[in-house]
Amino acid sequence: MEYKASSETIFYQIEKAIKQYRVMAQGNLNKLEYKVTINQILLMLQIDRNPEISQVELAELLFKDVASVTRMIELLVKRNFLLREEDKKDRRKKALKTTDKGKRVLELAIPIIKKNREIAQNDITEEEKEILFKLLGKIILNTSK
Amino acid sequence: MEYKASSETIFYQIEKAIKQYRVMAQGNLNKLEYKVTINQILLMLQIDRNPEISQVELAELLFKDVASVTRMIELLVKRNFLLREEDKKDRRKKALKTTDKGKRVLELAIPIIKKNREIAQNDITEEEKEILFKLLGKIILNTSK
DNA sequence: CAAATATAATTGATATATCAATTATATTTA
DNA sequence: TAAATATAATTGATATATCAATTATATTTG
Repeated sequence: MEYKASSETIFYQIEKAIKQYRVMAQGNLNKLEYKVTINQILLMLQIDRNPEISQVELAELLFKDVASVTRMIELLVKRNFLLREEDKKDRRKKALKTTDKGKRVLELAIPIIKKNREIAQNDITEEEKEILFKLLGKIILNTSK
Repeated sequence: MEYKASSETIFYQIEKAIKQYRVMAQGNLNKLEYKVTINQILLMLQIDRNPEISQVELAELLFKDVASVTRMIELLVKRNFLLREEDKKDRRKKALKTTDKGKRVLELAIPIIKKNREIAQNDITEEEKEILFKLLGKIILNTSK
């Protein structure tokens, strides 16, 4: 069966780009005194900005399963980065809050994440970013539902 | 601390595109009578085309850890999709082969994967694909090493 | 050649991904 | 309002991701 080599497809290229980006980004984050992952930071960031957010919404924002979010939060609570309590208004939900320790690690991590993005976008013009965004948007549209 | 919303970055867009693509692709593959994942198919495909390939090379090609590859192969051997024997020339290596059952599922899966790619690339011109490829190439370059 | 170093694969530990089932609470409908 | 349905979160099972350590074999170096 004739079949285009994976490595020539845009999907392979996307996978490669995102994989390398993750490795680079995590590598830089590892220089922190706290052992945290990029995804943990992104999770805490959402909670810190919007403590009203539900775990279902967090899962959607981070492209994760709600089960994964539950377990990620569990770990972060254990390590005292987050607080989790019952939501007074809707008792199916949990009220999430970043602790002082959580806020501290966010303060340290945010500049690193910004830097990572800058590194990865080096010599890509604003116009090119827009094009890239739009083309990816087409894929998103094509693959939705 | 001022901080660009994740959802506006190209990295978020890349993550979203690849995530949706995976979900769509896996959904279509699930229509097969065999319960296999896209990654299992891509792994078997590499082995089928090049039985000389090592697990280290497989890991690189699929952007995975060698430990993951070991375990993926283990499962595929158990399910009789692959054969794994000692390599005669280099006894540190394993000789991998697709079984008839493995070849059968590949035959069925390949057209689906081709179709998935077509769906995702709908209304993206060849020129646009090239641009996308090149821009992602820049990110790959920026994040390498 | 023997010792040191490198390579291929496996294994262990822990976290995350995925899917299905379950529990608790809210909301809608008959 | 009681019953049916929907929603939020958790839990269980299994696979994969990641990092470190280990085993076996090859290759290089003194």
